[in-house]
Amino acid sequence: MAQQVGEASRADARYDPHEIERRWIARWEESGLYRTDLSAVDRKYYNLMEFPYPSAEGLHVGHAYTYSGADTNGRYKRMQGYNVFQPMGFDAFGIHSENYALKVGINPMTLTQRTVTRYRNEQMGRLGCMWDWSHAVNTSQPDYYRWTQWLFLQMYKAGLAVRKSAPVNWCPKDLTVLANEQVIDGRCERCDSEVVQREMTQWFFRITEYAEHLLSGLDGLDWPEMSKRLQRNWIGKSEGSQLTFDLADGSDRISVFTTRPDTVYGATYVVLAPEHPLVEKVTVASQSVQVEEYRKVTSLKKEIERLSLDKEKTGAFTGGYAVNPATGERVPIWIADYVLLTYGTGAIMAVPGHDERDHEFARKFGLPITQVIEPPAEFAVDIRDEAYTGAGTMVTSGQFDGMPSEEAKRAITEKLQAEGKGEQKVTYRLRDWLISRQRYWGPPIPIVYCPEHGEVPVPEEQLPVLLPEVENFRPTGTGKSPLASVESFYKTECPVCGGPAVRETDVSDTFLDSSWYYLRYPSTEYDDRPFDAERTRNWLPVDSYMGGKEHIVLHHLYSRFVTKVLHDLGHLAFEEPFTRLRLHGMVTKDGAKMSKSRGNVVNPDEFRQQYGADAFRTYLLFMGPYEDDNEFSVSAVQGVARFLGRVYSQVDTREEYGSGPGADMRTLHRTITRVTSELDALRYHTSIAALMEMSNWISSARAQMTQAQLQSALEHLVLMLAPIAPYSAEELWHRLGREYSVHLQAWPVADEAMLAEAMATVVVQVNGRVRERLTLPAGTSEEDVTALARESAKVRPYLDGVQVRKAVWVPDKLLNLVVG
RNA sequence: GCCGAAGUGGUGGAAUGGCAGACACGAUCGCCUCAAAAGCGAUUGGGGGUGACUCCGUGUGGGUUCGAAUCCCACCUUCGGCACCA
Repeated sequence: MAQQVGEASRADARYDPHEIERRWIARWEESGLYRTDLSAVDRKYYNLMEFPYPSAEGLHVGHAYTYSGADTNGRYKRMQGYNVFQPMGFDAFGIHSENYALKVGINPMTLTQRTVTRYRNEQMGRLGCMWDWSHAVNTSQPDYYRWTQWLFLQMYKAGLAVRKSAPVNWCPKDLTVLANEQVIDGRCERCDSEVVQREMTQWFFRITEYAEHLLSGLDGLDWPEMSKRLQRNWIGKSEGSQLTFDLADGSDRISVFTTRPDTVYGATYVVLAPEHPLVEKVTVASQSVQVEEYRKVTSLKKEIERLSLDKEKTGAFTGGYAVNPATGERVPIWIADYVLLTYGTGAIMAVPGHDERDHEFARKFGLPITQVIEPPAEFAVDIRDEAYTGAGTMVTSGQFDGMPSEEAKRAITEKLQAEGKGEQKVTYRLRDWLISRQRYWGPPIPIVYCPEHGEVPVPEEQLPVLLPEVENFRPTGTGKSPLASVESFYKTECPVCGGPAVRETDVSDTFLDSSWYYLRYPSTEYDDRPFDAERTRNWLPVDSYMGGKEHIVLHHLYSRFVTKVLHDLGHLAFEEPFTRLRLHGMVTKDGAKMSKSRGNVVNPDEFRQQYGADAFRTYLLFMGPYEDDNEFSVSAVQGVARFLGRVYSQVDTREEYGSGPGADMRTLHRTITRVTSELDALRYHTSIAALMEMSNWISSARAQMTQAQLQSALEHLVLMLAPIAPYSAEELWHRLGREYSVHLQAWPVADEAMLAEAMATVVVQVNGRVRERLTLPAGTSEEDVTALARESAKVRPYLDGVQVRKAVWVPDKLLNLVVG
């Protein structure tokens, strides 16, 4: 090879990304480069990322962002010698896909298949991600949802799937009920409609049974602190006491939950939630009209109105009385909507002297206010004007007078416990997971109702209960799924007696489909079990999961719950599905989340087509810290496109090396160290910056480099680029004359000896202000640096006539002379 | 109200106790071109000075330290979560 390849080749250096992508996609496919050998279990790395749901909009920039980062991580781990399994699939059941089908008027069975194909071939297949499609899942296919139904049956057998009547959230637009987690500020998570409360009989998963496990399991996880805090918040553990107030006539008792048992002597009335089952019993005839009226008004309120804080307290007196278990006094029983049926026991003891809400209510309705806690002098308040909610000394509390209130919490509970009227109690904010949906596009809940045998689970060997293809899949709004009018579906036989019976016609929540999909991926070839025991033992739990913050109290919480249950039932050896979780930020445009209504949606395909997949990926990762929200800038994409173009040009002109004795190659080794630690921390933007600096360094140092040095520098640059820009790296590796494939190469390791700097820049400060920079051989002593500093014309004026009191010395970095 | 994160050039961001603004975008000027695009090169926090230089500067005010964007306290602003949760 001679050196005559000159400037002409630079002009040709522009590359055609599409031609290159096409070529390498074919080669990768044909050589099975991304098919993981799941039987090789040494150094396994399960690299999971959230799978998309097929919808009208197609793949958006957020997906491309998630996948670029997660794929870069997978490729990097692979080059480090891990056997990386990186599957992908489709969350194809659910309201999104169904609403899309309703909009275009095509049956979701047909439409979803079409959409999935488009996603996979036209969009996802071109991003350059190393997905192992041979293990793809599609949650809407019978071979998948058969096992979603199986999961339901395991829950059922364990007593964790129950049918019960409860106040539930109903979305008037999507015409279905929703889980608590799917209601955001009183609105439907999907369509933003205001949710209303309805009393309905529905299937629930008893996630509340696992509240404590879900809470304590968080401690050992390598998850962002923020996500743990959100889950803890959501679970909402609250420690206190449950106390009993007998009805005055002794006919029944009211349980109340309180975190302030120390204030029980000040409980001057009791409040029941309007829907509380004892309301009818305690209401006297003369009050029944008012009570009924109040209950009616409450039931018509929307969730959002009940949640708003600044409205005035309302309520009604039942005419009934209970007995304060501490004082023995008769106290009136009221109902009010500031007490929620679904939290605690649905009833409270009201202590207006020491609770702001009770205080407000008592003032409005003229109920007595008693002080039972004496605040420390500096917090003294007039209890008639304002509740005192802090700690203090017990007063007007019988034998407990004089005791610090914190101590009295336990003492009073113990005393009442001895009398059978109290106990320590932990309450959680978490509610049971409502999984019924009155929609069509989901897995039918595998239950049969028999007049003789009642509720009967479908035997496992009869699964799947197939979702029938129907003409009219429109949601009905009647509180029943469209399947309720499909006779051929719901008419069946009782599995126990063979007599005529009907099927459950609701389908299950989409979040149930996705709560276990990571268990399915490694075992897709087994059609007789949801997940193979050995495969699961070898490949799970997931080593790295990349996802969005919006799923913390939805998908991530549900997945943890399902995993814990399957563990307790003996199906899994581990209790937590995702060892390491990382949350990517959101891609914004004009400072806001992209949405059709704002009209600020960036189409990923356009950018990919214009600049190529590599430039698109590299730009997404270069925008800013991966875990932060980042603003998409149309013009900034060109910056990385230029960078990649320069690397092509550098490779194509590699015959133009220097003739001198060789260059200082330390920059290469420093870059390896830098990029390695940045990629470990998912700091893609700074790794790319380091590669840009290295490329700039090659440009300026190549005139000094030998041929071998230039070749080595370029090869290392391409190797480190491989996880980020996979097509270009493959092409450049090929142009550098190296053998297929760059993605099978080992990640470079820096030569320790080359990391030590020959020269160091020592900053000389006088009183903390920089006065001089000295470039000296590394390891120059403090004495020598001090002598040089004193001689410096820039430093000397500041030392004239003053005493150096102190010198701070940081070797090879800094000398600070403190004078005066 | 409670809990948490963040505030740095015209813009995205870098630096997590030691040279503030790496790397980019944008802008200005230049080279190349008949011209443009692309590409390449230079300059680019603010004030002052012909200049070597110098002063100011990381939301605001205080503190710790030889030294603070970084640590501590208070406040302001923005964002996120929880909230009539007893």
